[in-house]
Amino acid sequence: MTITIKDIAHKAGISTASVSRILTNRGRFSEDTAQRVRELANELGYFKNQSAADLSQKASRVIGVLVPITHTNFADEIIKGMQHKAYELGYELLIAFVETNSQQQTETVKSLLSRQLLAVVMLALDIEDAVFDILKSANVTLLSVSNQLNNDIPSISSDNYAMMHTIVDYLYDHGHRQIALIGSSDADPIVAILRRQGYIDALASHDITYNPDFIWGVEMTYQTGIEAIKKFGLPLPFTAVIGSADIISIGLLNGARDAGISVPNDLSIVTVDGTELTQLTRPVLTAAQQNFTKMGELAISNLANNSLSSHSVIFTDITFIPGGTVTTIA
Amino acid sequence: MTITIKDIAHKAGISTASVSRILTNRGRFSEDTAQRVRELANELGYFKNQSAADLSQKASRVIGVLVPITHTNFADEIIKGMQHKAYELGYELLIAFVETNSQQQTETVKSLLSRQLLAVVMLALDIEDAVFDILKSANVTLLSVSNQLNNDIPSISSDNYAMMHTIVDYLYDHGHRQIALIGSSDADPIVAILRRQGYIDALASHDITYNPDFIWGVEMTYQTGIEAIKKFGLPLPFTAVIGSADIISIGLLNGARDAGISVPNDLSIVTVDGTELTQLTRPVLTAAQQNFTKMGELAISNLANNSLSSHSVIFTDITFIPGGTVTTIA
DNA sequence: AATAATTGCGTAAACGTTTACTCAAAATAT
DNA sequence: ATATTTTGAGTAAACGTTTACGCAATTATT
Repeated sequence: MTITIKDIAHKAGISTASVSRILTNRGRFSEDTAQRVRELANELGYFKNQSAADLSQKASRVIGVLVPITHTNFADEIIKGMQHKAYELGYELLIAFVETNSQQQTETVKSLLSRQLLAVVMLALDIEDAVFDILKSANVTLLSVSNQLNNDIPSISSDNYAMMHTIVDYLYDHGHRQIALIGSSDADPIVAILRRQGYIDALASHDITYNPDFIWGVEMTYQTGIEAIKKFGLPLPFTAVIGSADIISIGLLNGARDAGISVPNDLSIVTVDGTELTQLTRPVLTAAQQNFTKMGELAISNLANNSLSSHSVIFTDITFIPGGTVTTIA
Repeated sequence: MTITIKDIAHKAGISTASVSRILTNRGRFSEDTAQRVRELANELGYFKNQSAADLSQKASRVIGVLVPITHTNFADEIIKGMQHKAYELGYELLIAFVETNSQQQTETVKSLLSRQLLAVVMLALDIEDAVFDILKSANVTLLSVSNQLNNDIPSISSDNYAMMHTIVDYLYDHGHRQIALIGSSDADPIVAILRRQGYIDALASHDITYNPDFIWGVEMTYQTGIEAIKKFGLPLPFTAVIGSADIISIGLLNGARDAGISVPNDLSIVTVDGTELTQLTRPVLTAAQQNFTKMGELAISNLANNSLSSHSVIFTDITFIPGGTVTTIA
């Protein structure tokens, strides 16, 4: 009992082709009939059957988005940016949350791909090989946002290497010489490698040889921050620490507090990300803020005008937020 | 150049009907041919065209989910629960983030509806009339999760009325008589009404006449918490306060801190929601924790077996987390 | 007024899958 | 050995939309 263009065509005494042309605003038709058809559509409560449309036109305006279900508090901001631009340009977003569980991940991706997609955007996702193979075999445009991947996949992210220079320089200017980096010790995600290298090179540019012990922690979790403080013990061997994600930095802050370390008097903290979370602590976190919304917008607009070559790397700007967790030392 | 079942049928020397039966595991076929077909499908890199399938079978296994884009930190948990159950039962989730902007909201909902959906689930969403009309005219099953709506729409949520009793009783048992409620003052969302009434009735059951001034704040934001403390000024006219969302409670906590009020010594706080956010503060927040994951699971399983009558109200359990923001007073 | 260009709309095929009917062959029952 | 049931698979229509093509009617050009 659903209303189709056939019903509209019948009532209007014209062909389905005309109705289709009018409703999609393509091809030729008179404004008179158009008026009538649009009214009828409204009156009858017509809803386009997008499946039929997708089937008919081989191309689609649907962009699939893979979001890690592990709580990343910035995914929302990226999605917001994408949604905004997608709406503006007439695209549709099909968002799928994926577990870390590989089995379910492949299922989800397969079902995503069974809609014909314009592209698949991966948010802050370190993709598993199995999943990557599926995506590749489906021959769909891929784009990684807020993360850089090795596999020739175009990406939109912050310049993680340069960002660490900004942070280290800032701390150096405030007198800090012993600086730790928490949450980017692992070899795997490219972002970690870039940040680590940026950190090391920035220190070197100030004639400081980095201390390998000062790079610690793999997971981007609250617990990593908490444990980092415990691990180094009192007195802390450094005067400043960089948390590689807001949630880590909050862990560092609370860990310090629990250990009787005063921030920023006894320990300075700079966080990477700069989401709203940084406003919830006391003192408010000093942050290198990533422009997540912008990333989302760029993702859609670049996909829209098809301007991504397989190796494109697009950087968005970083804003340094002074906050209250860095102090100047002698 | 996409692979269809026609290609597979041709290579296997059988009809598309057989291929379809095998791939969907419906109807009759021999295990021999099935084997061959499945291998071919793999080999050729076949992906089902879900649009064609949807068009052919009028029913679908897609459930639309409307999520408010304003950062609610518990939406993730509900989605996680839904995703989990949906995967288990073979359903697909189509998630759409909606802005508060009504114009875009209707667009988004319309495009959601143009896929044939089994149902639309609204997360913590106070739906606009215009949008509700569209949904109603589309004649699709509706379900509200974590929120109760007036319009005959089935819902899955906590028992917000009873929850306030639990909280008030707890505070009363710890000696508190002057208790404020922040963030549920407005008339609009049913949840606010229920919480307010629960709060008033719970106080009454202890022979306390509630003070209308103690119910304050509409928006579920950090700023509401911050401003609440400012509004009441020092000394605070109450010894305990209930924050109607974690983010409000963190505002209350920081607002108190900024005003030199010690929590819990000078002010006790109980928060509603109990997401991970409560772990990030010092002290850790005392919370009436809602079971969001369960809500999500119930949403899907109830839709799956079609057991929702238009007035069903399903409650999930509440867990009281003692935390560290309530103290006993004389 | 004759010719050319444009406009509005209909016809019919196509998109890829599913499924109600058939029907012959194979298996089982009598 | 015949009758009955079961099995495997093919035929063809259907789902709702889009679009290439064609043609008559209208409008513009000379």
